[in-house]
Amino acid sequence: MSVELGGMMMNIIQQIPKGQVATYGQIAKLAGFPRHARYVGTLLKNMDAESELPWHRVINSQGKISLSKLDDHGMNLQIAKLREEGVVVNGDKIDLKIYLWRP
DNA sequence: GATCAGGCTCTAA
DNA sequence: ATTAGAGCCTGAT
Repeated sequence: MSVELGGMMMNIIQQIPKGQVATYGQIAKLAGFPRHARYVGTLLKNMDAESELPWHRVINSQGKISLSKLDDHGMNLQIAKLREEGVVVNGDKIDLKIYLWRP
């Protein structure tokens, strides 16, 4: 199950368009598992650098970067990558009204 | 197995 | 706008 789940999420995350973002819950939902939001983070933490996934386009439902409390370095990297794609980041916040991915 | 902690989310105060 | 509590699920001890 978890392998399949990871595969689904990976697939979804890869579909996030450049310059847009998606929330953990949204990804879990799109993958077909509505309550696995937390697993997304856990999984990404595990995968991290060795993957080509646009993990930086994944944020929490409040439009903020949850990494901020956990990994400053990673947070800065994420913000940098997002800005590279034209996403405006205020501190650790992103305007979901504008940048949220709507499939 | 039982327990704990975690890149979450929702609702209510 | 912020904070607190409860729900849900998984991976690691």
